[in-house]
Amino acid sequence: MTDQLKLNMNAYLPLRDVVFHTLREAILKGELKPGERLMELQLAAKLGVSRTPIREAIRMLELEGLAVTVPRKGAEVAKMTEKDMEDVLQIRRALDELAVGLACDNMTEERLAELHEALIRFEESIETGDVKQIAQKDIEFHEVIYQTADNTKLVNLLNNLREQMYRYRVEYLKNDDVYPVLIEEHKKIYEGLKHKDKKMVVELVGSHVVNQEIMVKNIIHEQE
Amino acid sequence: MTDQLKLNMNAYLPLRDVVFHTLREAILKGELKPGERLMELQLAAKLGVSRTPIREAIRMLELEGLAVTVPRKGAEVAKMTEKDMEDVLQIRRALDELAVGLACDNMTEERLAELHEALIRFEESIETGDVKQIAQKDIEFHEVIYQTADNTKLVNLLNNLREQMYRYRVEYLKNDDVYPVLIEEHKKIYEGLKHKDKKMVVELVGSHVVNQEIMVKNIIHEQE
DNA sequence: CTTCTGTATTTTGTATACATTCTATAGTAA
DNA sequence: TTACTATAGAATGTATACAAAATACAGAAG
Repeated sequence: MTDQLKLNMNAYLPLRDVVFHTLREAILKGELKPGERLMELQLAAKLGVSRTPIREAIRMLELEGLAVTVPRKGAEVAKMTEKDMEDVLQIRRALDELAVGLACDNMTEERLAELHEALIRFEESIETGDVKQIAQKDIEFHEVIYQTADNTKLVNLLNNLREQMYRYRVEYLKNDDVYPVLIEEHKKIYEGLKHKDKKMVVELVGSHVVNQEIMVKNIIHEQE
Repeated sequence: MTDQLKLNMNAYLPLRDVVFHTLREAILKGELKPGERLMELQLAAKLGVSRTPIREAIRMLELEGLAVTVPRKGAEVAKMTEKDMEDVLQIRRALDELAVGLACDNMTEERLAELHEALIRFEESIETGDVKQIAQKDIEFHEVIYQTADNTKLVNLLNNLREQMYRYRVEYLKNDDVYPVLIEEHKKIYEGLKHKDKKMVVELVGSHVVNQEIMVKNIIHEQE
């Protein structure tokens, strides 16, 4: 474990939530590595809180799929095999297609403008070369689509699925060959939504996810 | 709150898990009603444990979508509006279609035999008239399909989604008009999988879920 | 009668103590 | 050497104590 863990104190949020967010970020950033044990006393000492909020935060991580616990043995950061990744991406594809289809049905002028904004900001972020920002702007583009789909549970699910592969995603955005492809895909999706061409946007999003799948698999292979 | 809550003690499982399962069942059965507060002390007294396992169980219920908590106010059983139900069923449709499509790809002779067994047992259960058993056998039929899809995360998700509408589902199975329809649909799905007709099974499952949606909506309207 | 305010009570939040289980290791016997 | 056992240490499981916040309610002021 790194010793970089630090609580982003917020007077009002219960400690369990603060701890939860802290650990979650640490896992997503890779500071806590897959398979690494999450020991309550150790974490409690490191974060300067008691075991109680740590335990509750672990319960929460568990159901997010970011931690796995064995009764009376303890918790560890969830590992993700290639098969797991495939499974997640299969689901993501189905749900992303659903989301963009719904978004297509519900699209308004305002939303479309918002989407265009997000598109521009994504392109701009690429010029900065800051991978984290690029990832963020990419997320925001898709977020607009998700919001337009008007299905809260779907949005939550998709955010959770995205989270589960964040580590690999950032890795794959470090390869700047993909930027033109991504921009092109985003543009096409935007155009498709503009013309309410449902069939087209569903296909586009499908291949968008498939592309990601290929990239992420390459990265996993490289890491081995 | 009813006073029927009782722990199904199991020497080995941590109390948090026992409490979690107990509360979950109570919610699904309707013993704990939507909007009802989940007060730690009260539950702890009723179940004869301390607040600690209760709190952890609530954290778990929360991320299953069965409870909602407001910091420093406490938790309550999640309410489900008609919109929520629509949202869930939209997702279920997409994922059920995905699952049956995958199952179609992966179908083997053994699995097919298993599915046939499940089909028969479902038909038999209908003759008993025991709604809970019918619901169970129906679940088991779909479970075979899910297993064949060979995507653990997908199975978990679908189980969770099913759980969220269990209450309404049992209600709608009390209407025995639906039995012939269900049997017919199951048979067709079985036949489709037998002949590896992917397009057909996906359509069938789609309309299967849509039928459920219509039924469940009727029930919600009746209850109001 | 309504609204505000202070207080008592209830409830959640957090820390800590104790119990139980697991794990690693050293030592013994085959 | 290998396998088994005993034991110490460490980790999790559970209960409880205390702190802080929210709530309910009574009484006062308008």
